[in-house]
Amino acid sequence: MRPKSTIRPYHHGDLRTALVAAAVDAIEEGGATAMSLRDVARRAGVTHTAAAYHFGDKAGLLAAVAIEGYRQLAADLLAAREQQRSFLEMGIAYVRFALSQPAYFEVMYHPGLYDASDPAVRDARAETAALLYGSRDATNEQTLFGIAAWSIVHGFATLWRTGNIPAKLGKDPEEIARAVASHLRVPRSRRG
Amino acid sequence: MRPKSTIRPYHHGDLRTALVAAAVDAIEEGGATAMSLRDVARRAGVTHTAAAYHFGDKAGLLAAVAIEGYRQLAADLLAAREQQRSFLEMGIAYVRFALSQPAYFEVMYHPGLYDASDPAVRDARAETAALLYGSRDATNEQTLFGIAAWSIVHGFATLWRTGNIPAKLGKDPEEIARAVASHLRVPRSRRG
DNA sequence: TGTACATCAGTGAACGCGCGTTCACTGATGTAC
DNA sequence: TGTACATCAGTGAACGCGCGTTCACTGATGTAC
Repeated sequence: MRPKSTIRPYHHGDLRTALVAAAVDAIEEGGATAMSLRDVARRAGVTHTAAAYHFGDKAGLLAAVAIEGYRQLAADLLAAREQQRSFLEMGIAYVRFALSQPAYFEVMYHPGLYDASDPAVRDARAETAALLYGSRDATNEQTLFGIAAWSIVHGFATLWRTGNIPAKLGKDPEEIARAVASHLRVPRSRRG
Repeated sequence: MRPKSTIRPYHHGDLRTALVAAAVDAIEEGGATAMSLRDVARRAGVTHTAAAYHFGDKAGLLAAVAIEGYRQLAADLLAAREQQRSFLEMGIAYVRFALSQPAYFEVMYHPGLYDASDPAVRDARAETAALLYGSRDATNEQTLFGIAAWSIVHGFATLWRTGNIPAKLGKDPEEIARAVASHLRVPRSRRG
């Protein structure tokens, strides 16, 4: 009946997933700084020791949040690439993710909140990186262009989030992001 | 003898400044998350109530850190512009600031740590913004290019800090930043 | 110049709070025979 | 198929800790006269 997976539902069903979701809610409300294991457990309706049981400690829970964030971002980028076949639209999908999933974004790019050298974290991050700047066998020039593209959309999303984009440019971040990204010199091979 | 200023040294001399410096040290060691008023006061050699007296609360101290960060960044950018007259070198100065002053950088771009609508914060931020994308009377196109440039160096600095730049590109972030920034299409009017 | 008073810049003790950690436990699920 | 046991997935109470806040205070500096 139940699909065999590494996460075996016992009492709760799938507490691990529920705790990550609760953590995302908590971070959206109060920031990753203010998140606590006790609060997250409360949101999921279990005792805080249950949360500690699954993740060890707060850093472990945040690592799980980061992993899930990288996975969702990779899925979004892949969908954008397959649907529109345009490199620009992958960048816009990146901005959309950053602004619609601020909790994931905050944790993913906040070094020090969790152990970034954790193999599972590295794997999830590498999956996203491969989509953004190509796999290991890409030339340095290809990689540099990918990083330039990643940098510009990442930077733009951050500046938007921190209120550094002047109001006179409008209210639609995606539209402004397109105008900003158009300043990037895209090689022929990457054009849509 | 003593210059008249809004910060009047009493017992300590200039405790306010000393507390901001101590906060920067604390943030470099443990992140803005872990910083506490008590720890900062301890570092400055005063009681924690003295810190509360000057800044009200933790958010007030972090706002002071952010303001000082924006001021120092603006000074660095201005110096780069005046010395080298090259727009690219302003971008490299930005990356250099981000990587050499991680505590300021972390606080400045971490919305939610402090009250970003505080007038003093807004002023300090506007000073930096004016250098990066021009004053209020710039055309939208000029502003958009400035934001593109700011985005790419900001994004690159963040990706470097979070370990997202592959090792095969080398060890010198400034050098890689130049290669990355070269993918930006710079208008004639902004060339060095 | 002296004096009295107001204000500023801190001290130090006390408090209640939420936190993460520990530990003995229980009840549900899985497994060997 | 049944039974005994091992393991997994939690509970609930207790703890010590650092935190921010409050409050009465003190000592240094500034100011009015």
